[in-house]
Amino acid sequence: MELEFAAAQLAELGHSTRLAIFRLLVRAGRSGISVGDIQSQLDIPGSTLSHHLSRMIKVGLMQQQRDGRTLFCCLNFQVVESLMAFLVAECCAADNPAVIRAQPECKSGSC
Amino acid sequence: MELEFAAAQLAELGHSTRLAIFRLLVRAGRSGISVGDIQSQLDIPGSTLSHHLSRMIKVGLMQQQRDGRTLFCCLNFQVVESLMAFLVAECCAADNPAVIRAQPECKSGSC
DNA sequence: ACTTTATTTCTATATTTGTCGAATTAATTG
DNA sequence: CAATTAATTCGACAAATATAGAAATAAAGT
Repeated sequence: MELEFAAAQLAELGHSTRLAIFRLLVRAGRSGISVGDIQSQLDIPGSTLSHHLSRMIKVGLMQQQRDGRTLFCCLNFQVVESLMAFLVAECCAADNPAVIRAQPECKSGSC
Repeated sequence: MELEFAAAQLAELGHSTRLAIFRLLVRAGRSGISVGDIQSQLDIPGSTLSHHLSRMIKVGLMQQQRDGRTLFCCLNFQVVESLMAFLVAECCAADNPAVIRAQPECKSGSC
């Protein structure tokens, strides 16, 4: 079931607007960034942004914390790290049968 | 425009069936794995599998090479590596303002 | 209380996606 | 060349997604 979870999180990153949000969140660090700041940086309607944020929250990638009128968005760094760890461990680990290395070409017999 | 490209690739990984395919491809290494082998391991209809494969090919994650009657699928390792590099460089690089480290909790002021 | 600012929820709509049976194409074998 | 095996393309449909205006909620300032 962990694969399903990872897939759900990757799907959220797999949208240009949300990946842009993700990037802003990473750069904002643990102090977070307000919804308004994200909106002004990405220049999209609030309702659209809200929709994307709620999706990212739903899969645990980030969370929100209100401070007065403004809502701060903060990446769940440990969740992101788990996702990266999954990709590396399940898929790209150096001790896996097939290590991902830059390979100019597959061997002639196959690809 | 690189973000759009990365998002498109992540979107393809963001589906449980395709992530399972991706995992098989990584483990198959550069010798690849046949469509039939993928199908029998995942136990899904051929047309469904074919649909997912074509999507992954479309964004450059993998390619196919025919050998007689069987088609071998091979991950484009350099493409995958580029994607990982993008995630690390643009989003999670250790020299970025915010490094991704396992953080038990955000500081009290925000999240 | 009213207004402003910040953001969400509601609602509608267009588009994309996922699924899979049936028909088709490709290659090998008898 | 008919039959078999391998895989794709076609076609149809249900479900999920993306977008965004309008209305609602939340908090603060006047």
